[in-house]
Amino acid sequence: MPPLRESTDKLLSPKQVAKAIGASESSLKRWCDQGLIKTVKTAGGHRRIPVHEALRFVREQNHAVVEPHILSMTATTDRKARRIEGVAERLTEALLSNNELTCRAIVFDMFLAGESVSRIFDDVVAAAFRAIGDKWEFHEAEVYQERCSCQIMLRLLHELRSHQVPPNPSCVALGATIEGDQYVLPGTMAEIVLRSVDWDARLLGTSIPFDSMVKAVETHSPELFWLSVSFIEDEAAFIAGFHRLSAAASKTKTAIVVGGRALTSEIRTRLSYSAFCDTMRHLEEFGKTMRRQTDIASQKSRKTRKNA
Amino acid sequence: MPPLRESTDKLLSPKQVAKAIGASESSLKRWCDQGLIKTVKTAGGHRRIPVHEALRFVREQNHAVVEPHILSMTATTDRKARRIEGVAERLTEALLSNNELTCRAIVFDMFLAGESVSRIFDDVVAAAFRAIGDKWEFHEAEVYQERCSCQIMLRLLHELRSHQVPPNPSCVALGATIEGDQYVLPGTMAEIVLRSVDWDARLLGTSIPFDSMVKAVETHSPELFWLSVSFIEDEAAFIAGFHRLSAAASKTKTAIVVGGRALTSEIRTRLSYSAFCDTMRHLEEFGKTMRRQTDIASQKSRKTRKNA
DNA sequence: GTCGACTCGGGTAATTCGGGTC
DNA sequence: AATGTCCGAATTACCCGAGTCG
Repeated sequence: MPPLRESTDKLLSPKQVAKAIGASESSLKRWCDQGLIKTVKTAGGHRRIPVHEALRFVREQNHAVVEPHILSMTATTDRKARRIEGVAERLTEALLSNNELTCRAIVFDMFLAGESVSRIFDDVVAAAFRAIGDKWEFHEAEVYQERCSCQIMLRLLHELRSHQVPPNPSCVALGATIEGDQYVLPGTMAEIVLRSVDWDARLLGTSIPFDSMVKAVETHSPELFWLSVSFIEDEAAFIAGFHRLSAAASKTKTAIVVGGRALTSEIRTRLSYSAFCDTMRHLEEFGKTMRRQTDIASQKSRKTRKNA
Repeated sequence: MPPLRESTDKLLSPKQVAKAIGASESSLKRWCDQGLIKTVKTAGGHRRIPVHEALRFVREQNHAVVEPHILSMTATTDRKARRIEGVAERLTEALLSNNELTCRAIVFDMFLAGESVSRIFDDVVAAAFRAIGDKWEFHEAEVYQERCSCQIMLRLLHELRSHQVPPNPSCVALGATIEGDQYVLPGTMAEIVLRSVDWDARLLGTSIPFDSMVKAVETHSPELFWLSVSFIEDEAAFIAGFHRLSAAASKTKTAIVVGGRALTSEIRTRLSYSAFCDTMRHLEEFGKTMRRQTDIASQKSRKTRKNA
């Protein structure tokens, strides 16, 4: 039985998409028929295109977008804006001046231009927040500005997430930050990165006690569990808690991935995990690789079942 | 409005099914008349579609499902269901079982039915989280479930916010939670409530030191500053900090509004503020009233300027 | 029985289909 | 090879007065 294709995404007609990306209707139909754009069909045989599919096509083909609002995007159609150089600085500036629209344009421009979310996060978002942190240290930025920037970015991340292709529900990843660690952005970015490589990734939340993570792992048996560690209150407690999590994860065959600036190499030597990710790019790579392996494994088990 | 709550057969109206699969009502009627969808008829000749029929149609036609929840829930848009009773319980259940789509259905059905956001927040969202808190106390819910529920709700709140009409930029309200208070939901709900009555409300963030709030007030001179207090670490420090904030606010003629479950009446007697809000409804009322006054004031000043 | 929201049927305008051609 | 335009037939979306539902 074919899986029920569920999403809360809007459906667009070929004409709407054609207008949005500035192409003719027949080109669009051809692309649909070639499979470049996946479509669903009405009972009468008309094509309908989910927004996330249109976005995926634009990103993959590096296609221009003439009218972003049709795809519920705000962006400048200016291609200059898509270059990486200077973007982090512009984002820093826009965040500190509380200019949400500019922030949106910067992030979505890159997204539409086909930049991977991991690259956007590493080279632009993380860079901007590092810059804000530096400014704060030199008393050039206020705490409230940093917090407000986080609010803006979190809203943007949620919006980005809502435009990703709905993940394959068969491959679950759970994530969390440890008790006392309130940094929600890295965890959320990790979630989005994993979703971009077709994991059903869900951030449980911030400041979660290890024992509750253990419960979550036992309950959901995820393929993967990621831990974003931006702040460690009590090192000994952290290491002890991590071992309990590891033990639970090995029972459910859950891979553990860690990352975050609080994980010094010195601490890492005392932990055991499946992978340590310095950057979102690393996480993306690991996620991809592991998905391939689980796919192969599930194919094999299917074959075994057939033979049986 | 349609059907049937107690029947064992879940029957949907053409409108509901149309919305669920993202097609127009007339298309649905046509498909029914063509026999693609079997219908039951009421005495008056209205079409009623059993859920299993809708699902069969979706599968056979490989049609998209835009709003999956409609096909998995009975008559959510039923007038009866719009009543508050039971909704909070259903939301609690949906949150704990990590069923984001159902949560979305509950909140958005009320919103689209014209319910005020303050009512949705007071009677449904807050109630659900109280229930989750109670369950946690009795060890019937895990910490991670509560945190995960917050994640889901925060995404929903952001989506709700993005559907609000852009606020009048002339009337700025800033909000925050105090240092150590990590509860982001109440502050975010307050933001949305104020935006619903045309304030340009912006939550600066959680866990913001009073001195940074003072800076924010001095920099932006907001008409209003709200403080959501769910947790107080150090009472003396809180009261001292609040006085500093008050002093800054009086200089910029900023009204201070406080709320939150940590503000006992005993603590409140030691604070001075423009308003204390028990509920989001109170906040909405206060916001409305104050908007009227500032509108009048700005009219007067415009007149004065004209006369000058 | 009133009432507001919904649905009916049917007509019309706009879109989309597939295919052929430039 | 790829794109844009044109076509008649079919499909879909929008509209409205009268009737139905809860």
